[in-house]
Amino acid sequence: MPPHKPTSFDIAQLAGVSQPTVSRALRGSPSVSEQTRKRIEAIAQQLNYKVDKNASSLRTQRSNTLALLFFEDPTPDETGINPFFLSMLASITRTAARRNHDLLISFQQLSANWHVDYEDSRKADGIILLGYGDYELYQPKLEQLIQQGTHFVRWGLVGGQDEMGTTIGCDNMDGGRSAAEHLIALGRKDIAFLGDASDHYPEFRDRYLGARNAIFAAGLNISGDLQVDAFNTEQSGFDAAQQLINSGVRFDAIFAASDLIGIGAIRAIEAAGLTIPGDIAVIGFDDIPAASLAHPPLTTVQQDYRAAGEVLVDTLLKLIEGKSAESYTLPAKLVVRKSCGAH
Amino acid sequence: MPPHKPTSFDIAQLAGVSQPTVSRALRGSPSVSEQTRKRIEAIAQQLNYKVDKNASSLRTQRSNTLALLFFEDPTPDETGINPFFLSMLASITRTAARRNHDLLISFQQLSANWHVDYEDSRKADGIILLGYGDYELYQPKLEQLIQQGTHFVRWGLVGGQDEMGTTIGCDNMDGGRSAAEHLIALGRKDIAFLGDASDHYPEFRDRYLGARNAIFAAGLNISGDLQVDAFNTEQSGFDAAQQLINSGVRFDAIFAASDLIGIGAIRAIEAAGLTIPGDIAVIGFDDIPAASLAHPPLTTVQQDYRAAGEVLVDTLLKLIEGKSAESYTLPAKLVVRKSCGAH
DNA sequence: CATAATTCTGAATACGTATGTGAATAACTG
DNA sequence: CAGTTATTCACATACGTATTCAGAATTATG
Repeated sequence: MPPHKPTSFDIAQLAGVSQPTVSRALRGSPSVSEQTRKRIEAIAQQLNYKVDKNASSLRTQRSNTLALLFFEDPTPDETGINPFFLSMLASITRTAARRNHDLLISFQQLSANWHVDYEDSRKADGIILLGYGDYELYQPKLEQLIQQGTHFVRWGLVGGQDEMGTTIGCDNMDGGRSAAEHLIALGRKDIAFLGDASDHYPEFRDRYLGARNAIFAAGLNISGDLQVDAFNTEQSGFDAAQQLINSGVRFDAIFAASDLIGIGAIRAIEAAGLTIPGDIAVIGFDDIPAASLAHPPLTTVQQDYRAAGEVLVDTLLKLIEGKSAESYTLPAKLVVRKSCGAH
Repeated sequence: MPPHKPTSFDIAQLAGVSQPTVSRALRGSPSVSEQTRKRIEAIAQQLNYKVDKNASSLRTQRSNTLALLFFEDPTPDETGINPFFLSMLASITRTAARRNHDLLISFQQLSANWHVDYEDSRKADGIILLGYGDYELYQPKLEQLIQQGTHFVRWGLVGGQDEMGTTIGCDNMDGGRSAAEHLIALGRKDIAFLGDASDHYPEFRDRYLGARNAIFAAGLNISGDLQVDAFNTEQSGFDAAQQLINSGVRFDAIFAASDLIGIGAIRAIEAAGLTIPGDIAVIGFDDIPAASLAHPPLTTVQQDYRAAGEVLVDTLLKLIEGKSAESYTLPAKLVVRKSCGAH
C-alpha cells in the first residue's frame, strides 16, 4: 500500500486497469462493466480512497459548493449576528447537504468587497446573500454581481422597484397588515411602529406600510409621530421605545419591525414602569428563538426560516444549472403569545 | 479582452511575459522586478482576474480552508442546534477569516461517517469539531481521525483519560465549583444537579464533580437523590426538574448542567407554583444569549466563546503547519443575574 | 466463416496554477 | 575588456481528475 494519499492511479494499478476506467467506475458510468466496477470499488474502499475535490473541481469547473454570505451593517460587533439569520443558517446548511453541496460561510461588512470574490475564485458555484443593511450600499454591489453574471440568490424584498436579482423573501406587507389587524381587533387605538420606514430598509418599510394600510382602513390614528426609526438591534429598540415614551405621544401598542427591536422595547417599557400588555401591547417580527423566551413572551409575525432555507438553496441550484428561477414570496404568519394581550 | 474567465496566461500575454512570471508576481515573489510586478498587477486588476483556487489548491496541496463540523445527538431536529455553539460559530468564522482561511460548515449526526471525509478530499486542511454527544459514540471516531493523521481540534474536556486529540475546553470542574460556592454563600443547603453525570458526558460530569466537591467541603447534602439526568435541551431540563419536584426530595437550589436545561427547569418550577429565586435558586452553564432573556434572568457560568473560537482556530492552524500544539483550558466565569437570589 | 454491431477499455489530453532549473541579460569588479 | 555575480525571466513539468476519441475484445448476424 502506498504511503501517500491514494490516487486513482494507485487503484488502477491494483485493479489492473487504467486510471480513466477507475474514474468512470467510481462515477457510475454505464460504459464500465458491472464486474470491473465492483472490483474497483472494493479496492477504493480498502485504500480509503477519496476523490480529490480540487482536481475534480478543476477538471469539471464545478465545486459543488455554495457560499453563504452574511453581512451586517452598521454594527458588526461579535454579538450582533441577526438571530433570525442564524436560524436560517441551519436550514440552509441542511438543505445544501441534502443536495450534495458543501457550504462555505463568511461574515462580511456590507461595505466591504465581498461581491467580487467567491464564485470567481471557483471555490463556490454560487452565492446566497443574507443580511439587513442600508439598501443604498447594497444596491451597487448587487448590480455588479448581476453584471458579472455571478449566480446568486438573496433574502430580501420581493417585487417592486427594489428587487435586484433573484430574491426570496416573506410577505412583509401582509405580515405588517396581520400584526396591525390583530392589535386593532384587540381594541388598540394608537399603534406605534418602531423601525426605519425609509427606502433604505425596504423590508421594514413594507412592514410599516402593511400595518399603516390596515390602521388607515380601520379609521385609526396614522400620525407620523407614531413611527420611530430603529435598526435591527435590541439596543436600538430600547432607545426608540424610550424616545417614544418620552415624547409624550399617546400610544397603546407597539408594532416592532423585528423581534430584537421588540425585545428592546419591552425592556424600555418596563423600565418606564408601564405594563405589557396592560398599558402597551407589543408585537414583533421574525419569531427568533428569543421571542418565546421574552417576558412576556412576544407575539410576533413568523417568517418560516426552514422553508426559506430550502427555497434559497433550491433556487440557487436552479440558477447554477442554467435553468430559469423565479423570485419567491413566502407567507408570513402571526404567532400569538402574551405580549399582545390576546385571550 | 477574452470572453472566458481570465487566466494567468491571458495576463501573461497582455503583459508580454510568461505565465510563471505572472504567478510569481501576484504571489509577491522577490524574484520578479518591482516594475513588472506593478504592470502585471494592473492588468490583473483590470481583467478582474482571480486566482483559481481549485488549481492553486491542487498544486500546493493546501486549500486554506477549515471545516467546522457540528454534531448533534440524540436530537438532530431543526431547532436543536446548541445555541452556545452557534455563538462560537461567529467567533470561529471571524478568526478564520482573519487568518485568511475559508470555512466550510456542516451539521452531522454523531453516528454518521463524518470522520472520514473532509480532509481526505482535500477540501479542507483541517477540522474543528463542535458538539455534545455520547462519548461512547464519539471516541471511536476520534481514534480513527488520529490514526488517519487528520488534523483536527475539538471542543471538549481537557485533561483526564477522556482527552483524545488536541482539545480546547473550559474549566468545567472549576465552573461547577464556583456555581456551587455561590449558592452556598447565599445560604442554600440542598443543591440539586440537573444533567447526566456519567462518563458518557464528561463535561457535564466534571461540572457535577466540581459542584459536588464544593458542597461536600461545606458539609452539605450530597445525596445522589439530588442528581437527575438530563441532556442538553430545554425539554429535557423541564422533565428533569419536574421529576425532581415530584420525587419529594427537598431542595432549595438547582445547578443545571447547561443554560438550556436551566431554562427548562425554570419553566417547570414556575409551572409547579414555586418561585425563583424565593423557593428555588437556579444557576445554569454556558451563558447563551437566551440566559439573560429568561425570566428571571439566569445566573450562569460563562464560557468565553469568543476566546474559544480564536484558540480553536489558531491551534488548528498550528497543527496544520506541523507545529506542536497543546490542549488548552479556558477559565469559566460566574455571571450573577437574578435567578440565584444574590443582592 | 467473414463481417457488422456492440461493449468495454486505454492513450492522450485539458483544467489553471506553482515551482525547480537553467538561460539570458544587466551590473559590477579588477 | 574579460570574468564574475546578481537579477530577471522562460521552459518544462507536476498536482489528480474527467472526458474525447479510437481501438480491442466480444458477440451477433448473414
